[in-house]
Amino acid sequence: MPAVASSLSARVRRNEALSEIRTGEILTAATRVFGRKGYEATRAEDIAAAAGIAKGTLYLYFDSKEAIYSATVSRACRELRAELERHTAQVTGFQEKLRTALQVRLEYWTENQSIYRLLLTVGREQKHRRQTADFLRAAQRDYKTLLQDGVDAGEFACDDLEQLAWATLDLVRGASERRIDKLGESDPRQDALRITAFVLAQNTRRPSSRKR
Amino acid sequence: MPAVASSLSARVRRNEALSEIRTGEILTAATRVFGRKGYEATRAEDIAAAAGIAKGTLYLYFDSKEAIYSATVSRACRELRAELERHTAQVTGFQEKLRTALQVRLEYWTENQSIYRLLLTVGREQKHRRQTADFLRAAQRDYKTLLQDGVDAGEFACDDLEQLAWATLDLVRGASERRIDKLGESDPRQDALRITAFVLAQNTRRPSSRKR
Amino acid sequence: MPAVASSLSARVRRNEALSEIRTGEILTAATRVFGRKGYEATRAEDIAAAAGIAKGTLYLYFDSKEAIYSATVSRACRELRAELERHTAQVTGFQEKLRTALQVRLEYWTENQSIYRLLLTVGREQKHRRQTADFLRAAQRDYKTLLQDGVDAGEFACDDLEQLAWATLDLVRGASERRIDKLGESDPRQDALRITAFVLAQNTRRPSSRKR
Amino acid sequence: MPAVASSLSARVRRNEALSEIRTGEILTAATRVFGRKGYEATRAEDIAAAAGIAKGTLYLYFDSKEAIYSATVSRACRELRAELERHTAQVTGFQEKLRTALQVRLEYWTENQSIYRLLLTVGREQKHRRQTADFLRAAQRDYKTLLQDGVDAGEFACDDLEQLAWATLDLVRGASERRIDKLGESDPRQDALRITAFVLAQNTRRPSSRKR
DNA sequence: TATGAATGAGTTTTCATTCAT
DNA sequence: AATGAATGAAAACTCATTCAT
Repeated sequence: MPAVASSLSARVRRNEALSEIRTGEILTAATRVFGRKGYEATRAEDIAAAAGIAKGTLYLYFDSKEAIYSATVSRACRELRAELERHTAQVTGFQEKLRTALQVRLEYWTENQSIYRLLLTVGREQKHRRQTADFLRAAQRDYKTLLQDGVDAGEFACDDLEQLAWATLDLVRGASERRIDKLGESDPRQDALRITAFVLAQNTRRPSSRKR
Repeated sequence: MPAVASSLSARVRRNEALSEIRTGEILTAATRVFGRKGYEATRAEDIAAAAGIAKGTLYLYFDSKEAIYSATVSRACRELRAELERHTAQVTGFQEKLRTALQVRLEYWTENQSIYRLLLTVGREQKHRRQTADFLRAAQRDYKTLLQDGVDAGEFACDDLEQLAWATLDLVRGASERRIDKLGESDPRQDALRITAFVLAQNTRRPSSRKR
Repeated sequence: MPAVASSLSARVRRNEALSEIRTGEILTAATRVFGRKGYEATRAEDIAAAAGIAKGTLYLYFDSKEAIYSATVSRACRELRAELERHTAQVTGFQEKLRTALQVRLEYWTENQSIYRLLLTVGREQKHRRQTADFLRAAQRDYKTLLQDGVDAGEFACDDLEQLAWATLDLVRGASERRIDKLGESDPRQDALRITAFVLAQNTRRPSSRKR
Repeated sequence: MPAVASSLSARVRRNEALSEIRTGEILTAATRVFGRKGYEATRAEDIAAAAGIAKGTLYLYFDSKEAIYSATVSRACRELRAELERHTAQVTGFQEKLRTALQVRLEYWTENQSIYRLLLTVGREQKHRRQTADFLRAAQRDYKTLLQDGVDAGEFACDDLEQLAWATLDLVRGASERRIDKLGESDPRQDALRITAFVLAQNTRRPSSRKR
């Protein structure tokens, strides 16, 4: 009976879709709560409440609080990456590309402070450290690639791109944290300009070459 | 009977000294454990075990786990400050002063990774955030003062010392964390030189002025 | 879909009823255990065990051991009051009313020795003293009202009803305690008669007035 | 060497005397503290502090907190008994003897509220109950003996001295507690008169006999 | 599938008792 | 004998996880 089989599989597909939606809702709630309270101080029930479901339901979608945390971090990383790619795709020119990459990340953190905290503050406890380290390394690699493109295009020179990429990341983190902790009053755009200037100041390429 | 009185007060003094030593031992143990596991994940008993005493003994010296944490942070701050003052006192010259300040801090963190974690990673959980923010602001102020001295001495110029001081702190934090997380292989000395170069590259004072 | 709505509210109602039952079971268990061991010597787990539930379950229904104690006392007071009202409603005549009030209370304590201990023995510890004092004052007021009714009806006279009411309460307490402590062998009925006689012996109204 | 032996035994005797004094100081302190806070809420250290000695010293004189409590109660009983005998010895006449006995006890409780609480409030927890019961029975026996003396002297009659003695005790307890709990404002003397009147009102001996 | 009541292991803290000085 | 620092068993309370409905 193909009809039945097909109807079954349709139902299965539909259920899978629903399940994915529910999973997403839980992760969104978890991001908010973990970001606000930290991993240990967050109770499973807090996440459930924030997601508008019952405590027990969490365990239909995840094995443990730990698993929810892991999935939350993974999704946040994927999301940020997508956001970055979406915005930097159409931009051209080294300097502009750099500024845009910085600004997008700074804006992303400004709008998603929970995710920032989740990745870079909460996640610093012993058992989540590797996940965070991986995330940082990926960000640094991005900046390094960007700088390398500048070098390849003859618009930039620096004898230690590796370190400059890390430094760039450090400045982004610092600016983001100060905004979150309300320790300054600049906006993401200003910060991006400042950090761009800072990076460009490390250019060892003789400016004279620009003359004709 | 002065002999008795003096012997009594001698005993009292000795006990007070022992008590201070014990307090210090607990704080040292607490720094290690909090630094490794974070505040929430650290059990009072872990600290006791690390200090080689029984659980109950902790409470002879501190009122609560929270109080132990607070005291641990305070002591770490005092210690770092003393270290900084001890090393920078004899150095002269803006550039050399900057490099020394950076190197001392980088070395201190390298040798006291637990304290770094305690102050800048662990302490970022909700209820300890203010303590950490205060600590960061103090560090930034130090760098700003140092830069201002350079400006006053006519050796440096920059239109936003505030932001440059923050940036310097960001770079120190980044370098320290990477060493702790084993994400690079530079040593504190190299890092200090690199960060000094970064900062000096922001100098807007015309080098030509030095001629003549 | 009214069916669903009604079924939902039915479930809610059912759960609330179950919750009330559970609360009652805990209070019953608590009365027994507090009465036997006293407040301090009773561990939360004892109450849970007596109620046939787990330690943690207590805290789904009450905020603290202290709260359980308070609720236990309140319920006991309400219960005794209801019992008294139920039995004395239909009785008429001063002497008969007095005897009935005494007997009901004596029987209640005989059948609810835990509650007696809870209210009048356990509750005498420092921090629960006020609750007990209030309870005693209420009982004394009841007896005073009863005696005043006798005076108003011209069947009794006494120049200090206040003190006589307290004395009546003292005798009831004494008789109850001796029964609980097995220090005598009278039954509540005999005790009630005896105390009634005792009180009536304080009558200062000339019996001669009854003549004619 | 008898001299040595005698000097040794003298020292032993002296030490025993000192030890007894110290024991007494501890019991005095313990009475105060137990009476104020109850058995469970009293910490060994509270007693030591009240006695002006160190915590550990308690255990040179007593085996446990429990033992201190027991000894405290025993001593209080002995003390009260001595007080009663001292005051009632010289009084003659049934009515006067009764009044004196009551007044002495009421005054004793007024001046020694801690001991009252210790014996009749604190001591009502499970494990101390027998001690309290014994104490109450002894008091009742005293009153019964006193009343029997009145009967033997032809000054009083009552068909149930046993119960009347208990009732007397109940009234004394009630009056004492109200004074301690500040629930009334009579003084011991008034209370003694009132209770005496109460008791005498139970006299079944024909008053006509008093006529000549 | 969803629920939320129930569980009990695990956490902080207290305090009677011990014991080295 | 006296001390008081140290101990660790025990208590109140929390919360991740399970499971009957």
